[in-house]
Amino acid sequence: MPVTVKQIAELAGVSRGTVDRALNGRGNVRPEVEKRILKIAEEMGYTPNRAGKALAYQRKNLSFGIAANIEGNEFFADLLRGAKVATDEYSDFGLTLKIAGGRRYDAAQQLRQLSALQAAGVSGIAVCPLNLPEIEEKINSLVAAGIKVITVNSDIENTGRLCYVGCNYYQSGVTAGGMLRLMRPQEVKAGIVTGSIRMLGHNHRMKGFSDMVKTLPDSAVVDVCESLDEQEIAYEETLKMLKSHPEINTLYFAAAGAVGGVRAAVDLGLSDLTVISCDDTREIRKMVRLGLIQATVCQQPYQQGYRAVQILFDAVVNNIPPAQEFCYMDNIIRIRENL
Amino acid sequence: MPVTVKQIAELAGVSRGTVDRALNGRGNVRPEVEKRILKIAEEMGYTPNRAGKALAYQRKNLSFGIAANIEGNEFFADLLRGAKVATDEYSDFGLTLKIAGGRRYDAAQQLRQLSALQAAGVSGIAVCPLNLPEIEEKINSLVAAGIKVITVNSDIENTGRLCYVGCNYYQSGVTAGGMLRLMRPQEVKAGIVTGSIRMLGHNHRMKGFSDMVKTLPDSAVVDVCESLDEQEIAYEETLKMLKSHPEINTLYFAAAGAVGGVRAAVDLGLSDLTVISCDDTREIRKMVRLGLIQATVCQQPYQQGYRAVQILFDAVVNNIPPAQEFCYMDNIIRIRENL
DNA sequence: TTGTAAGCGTTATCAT
DNA sequence: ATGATAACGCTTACAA
Repeated sequence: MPVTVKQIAELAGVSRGTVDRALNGRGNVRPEVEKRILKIAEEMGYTPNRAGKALAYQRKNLSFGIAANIEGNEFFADLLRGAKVATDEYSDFGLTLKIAGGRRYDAAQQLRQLSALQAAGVSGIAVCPLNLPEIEEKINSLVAAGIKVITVNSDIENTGRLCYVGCNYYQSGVTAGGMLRLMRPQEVKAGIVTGSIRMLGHNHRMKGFSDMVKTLPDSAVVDVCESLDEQEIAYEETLKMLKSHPEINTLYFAAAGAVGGVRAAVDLGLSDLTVISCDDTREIRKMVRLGLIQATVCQQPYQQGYRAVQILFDAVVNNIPPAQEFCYMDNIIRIRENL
Repeated sequence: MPVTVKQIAELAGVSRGTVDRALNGRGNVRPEVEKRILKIAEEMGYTPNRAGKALAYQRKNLSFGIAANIEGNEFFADLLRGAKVATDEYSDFGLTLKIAGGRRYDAAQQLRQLSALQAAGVSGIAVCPLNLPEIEEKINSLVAAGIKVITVNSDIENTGRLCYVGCNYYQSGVTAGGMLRLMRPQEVKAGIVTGSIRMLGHNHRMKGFSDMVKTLPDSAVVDVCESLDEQEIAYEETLKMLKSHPEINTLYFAAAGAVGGVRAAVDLGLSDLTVISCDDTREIRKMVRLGLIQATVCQQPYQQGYRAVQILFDAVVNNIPPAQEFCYMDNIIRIRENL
């Protein structure tokens, strides 16, 4: 029952080729003819048939790229799984995924990754960008070259990236604070262990958490320290913080570092401590089961990868831009019972 | 790069038609030829191309049916939305969805719905079954007629249904109990408002919740009452329960009824009451925002509908049975901050 | 500028 | 039992 190019061609009294050119703005169509075709398509509610498109796409070499520091990172492994599943769902278009992943945060490396993807001829890129001017510039040059770019998990401003897919960091922090409201409704003295104060997302989480703590009676965030996403540093810094603030009764981990940080609390023999963390890596799940962490707020990495590929596909193949500029994941609360 | 029927045909020295017959067990192929073809397909890792299949399927009249008491039910409206979105994603196969929905729980009506779907020629049905022998029998007759059937949101035993898609009720109850563990770690005196003690799912939720409460010191479930999913009845029954058990400090709603039940608590002027409910209808969300409900455990109705159609599609079109017999949704905890 | 025809992979029909 | 062929909807190289 749906309308086809063939039907439009008959109604417009032209060939299928002309209709295709008109509908896809490929040029070489007399303006008045084009107008007529577009009008008919509009009126009849034409939408291209996915299968026909897929079959025709097989002769192209459609591929997307993903650039992130994947190696040895449980979070990105999940994100990648999601991206791969979505890619498989488009395998009838011949879509493939090229992965450019390193280990460290390193601007030069990320620039190389992006260049490599471009050289490989990808039509879309999902990147977890470092927030630096040279990356900004690079992304803009990719966009100028006709590549659709989206950011995942971390965003960067002033670029032509189509949208951001990832955590709503502020709400993540507010949600952690909300659990605190229910578990310890007053006299919260919180210590925060963040990843790096140079990471925007971590800061937004802290802001959300602090804003929430401020609403509780007799409560305050008493100190903040950085783990730099290293468990050993987290251990040392948390130990220092807990020692100098014996009034702390709550720990919030706004990034990686809970493994080391909780060990510090255990070594100090602190028992009446409320601990809230982010994400659900294997180590975190283990500590939730042990009761060392009461709740963890998760950002659905699998879904992030999955949605990223879906959005790129719609943009590249169907020419449909993302519905919103910020595609936020649900912040999922996990406790021992629904881990 | 993927293998096609054409390639297999060439390698086997037969025509594409023969390969198709062999691969799909349509008969009329010499056994030795069939064996050879299957072996080649196996070795080369043949998987049918989705787009080709879709195009060919357009000439059939593929449709699925959904039978549930949808009218005026917010939960099923969400489920239906998910089912429709999934159906749209298969629109290139010409897939359509036929909805058979009534308003009341009524065996005769459900039997009529199922017969109507069968008469309409659907190849798959997702049903939210009443747990009755006549429904059991009807489902088995549908399965015998070659229709793939799955249950959603509620299950029924001793049938040829492919799988169940829906809430893990026991874990839902345990999760509600888990929130309680964090919010009120001891001296819990809980009253439960269930829907109907004849509903299996509600009972499993109660069991999960009770099992959890039993692990808390000095705690117990002191009473249970039924709302029959009617807010007015919920109000009356909850009022009665709270009056006769002034020690109750916790309410758990294992089904619909929170709107009426919470009103009863408010009318009695009870303030130090911990309230946990299920699902997130508009009314529930409102009460969570007002602080009248501390947490609600949700079963993702949209996802249930979406997955149901996906599973039916895989079974009917790709002949791939569901991965597990029980496709459980994640039990999502929602509090004011992540609603 | 426009039309024609082939091709993508699978399935169904009709010959043989 | 098997093969040939057309059909599904879209894209594109090439011819007009």
